[in-house]
Amino acid sequence: MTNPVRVRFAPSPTGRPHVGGIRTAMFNWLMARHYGGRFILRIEDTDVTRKVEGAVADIMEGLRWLGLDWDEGPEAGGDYGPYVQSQRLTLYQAAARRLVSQGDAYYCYCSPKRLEEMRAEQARRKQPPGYDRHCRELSEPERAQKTADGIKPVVRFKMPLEGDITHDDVIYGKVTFDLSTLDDFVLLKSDDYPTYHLANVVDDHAMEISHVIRGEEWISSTPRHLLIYRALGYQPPQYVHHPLILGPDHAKLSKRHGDVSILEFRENGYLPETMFNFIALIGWSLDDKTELLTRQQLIDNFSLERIGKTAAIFNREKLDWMNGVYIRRLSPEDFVQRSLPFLDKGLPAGIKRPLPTEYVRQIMPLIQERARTMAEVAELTEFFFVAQLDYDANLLVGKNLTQESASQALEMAQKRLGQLAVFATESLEILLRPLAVELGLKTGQLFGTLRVATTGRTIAPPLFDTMAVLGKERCLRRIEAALDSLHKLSSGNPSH
RNA sequence: GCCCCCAUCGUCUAGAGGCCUAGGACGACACCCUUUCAAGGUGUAGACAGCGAUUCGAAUUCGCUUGGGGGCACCA
Repeated sequence: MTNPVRVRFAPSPTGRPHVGGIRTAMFNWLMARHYGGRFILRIEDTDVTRKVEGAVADIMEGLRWLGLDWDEGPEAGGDYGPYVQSQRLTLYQAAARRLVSQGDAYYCYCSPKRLEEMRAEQARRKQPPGYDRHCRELSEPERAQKTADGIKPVVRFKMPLEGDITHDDVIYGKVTFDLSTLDDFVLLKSDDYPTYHLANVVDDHAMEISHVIRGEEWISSTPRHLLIYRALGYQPPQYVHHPLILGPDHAKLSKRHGDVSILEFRENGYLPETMFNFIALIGWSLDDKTELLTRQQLIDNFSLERIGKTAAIFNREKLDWMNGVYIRRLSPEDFVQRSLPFLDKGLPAGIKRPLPTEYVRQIMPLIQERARTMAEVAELTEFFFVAQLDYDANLLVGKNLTQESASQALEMAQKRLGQLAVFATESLEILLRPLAVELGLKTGQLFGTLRVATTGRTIAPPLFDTMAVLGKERCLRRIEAALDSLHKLSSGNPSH
């Protein structure tokens, strides 16, 4: 590798950045970082009609969240700017003019209506769709007439009528296309904006891009790009097409598959380190066992050769598992800090804000190994914060218990707990375990009833830890409330 | 319809002719641990799409078939 590595991520600002595009960015970024090259961000905003307000900001936000910093591009600058295609229009227009004057391109005056009818006819006759070259050999007077009529032409590439073209893809190997199957595609639209094909070639050359790493969906456009390079007399870059990410239905992953934007994963409580690791592993692997890799390990070990050829389905179950792993690996304090915004957002509005950080610090270790996403922390800890528990009193009456025995157990517990001086995990255990024996209950029965009484749930963190954090006063109050609802239950429903 | 690409457990993958009676991970199931849930531990089920060819020997090479995906816009 003699030339410096210069790679780019070139999204078009048409919406929020989705994981497919982000993976492309990641491969490019890893390539640059591994070889000490440059990672360039270029905005391909050549479709005025599809431009979405705020999309560029979202894309940059997504990249930054994952730590995919760019060496050149918007806000970073660089010697090859501007890095926004709508600010480089004259370059593309000059290239298009040059191709026309060389005889490699021509003006086309066909109306959208005519093209549409042409395609409909081709479809009807089961012919391959494609421009019929109606304007390819227009004479000078004919063109003058069209121009006089006020028709704004497009510029089309004059595709060779025969021969073939091959490119040696780093991942897929040699790929050959028969030129007779390709049509005269548009280079410059009638609004004087370039199409992707033209802009991409002009810019990759101007920015001295060494490797074009992009999705497999671009393979069939590659011959067009190669032909433009050839016509312009430029040296093409190395092409690296990577396989696609598929949805559960095996179709190319898209918004139809639900929350697929990297920013949505952030909102849904996935850690950036999880996403970085997980996405890198779609279509790329280190070996037969390593799955958990840090960003630095990924940089150190990344290579194009280890990108596979087969499309991969985005496996959300595995993502959840991996996120759980990364959550458990967080230091307790880090977990608290990252939880705070999710608690703030997810806890009921009635709970006073700001949340008491010290109390949160006591709570979070109890659920850290139970959370699979950060978005779950609110649900998992809600009972620690609410003033009043709301649950079905029948839950207090566990297996092989009656309302009487449950009440008795709670009364005894209430009495003993009231006398307990130190309300801590160990002292609670020392007090409560013998109590079960004394009551003639299995520990699970007593603890189960107490769990519901103190948390309102049958599923919660370990009881003694939970009670210790809740504190004596709150626990006693909740047990009192549980006894109340138990009594109401028996008076209202004597059958039990 | 035409062109291109791909093909190992349900999913992500390892595998670049003998190391493969195909390894790992997620998920599933079972058991253990256990006050619930997790986490953790142990184990089980589970794949080389099919057919030919090459070879002493094919998951690995070649061909065909089948299946899947992508592309065929004045979108990227």
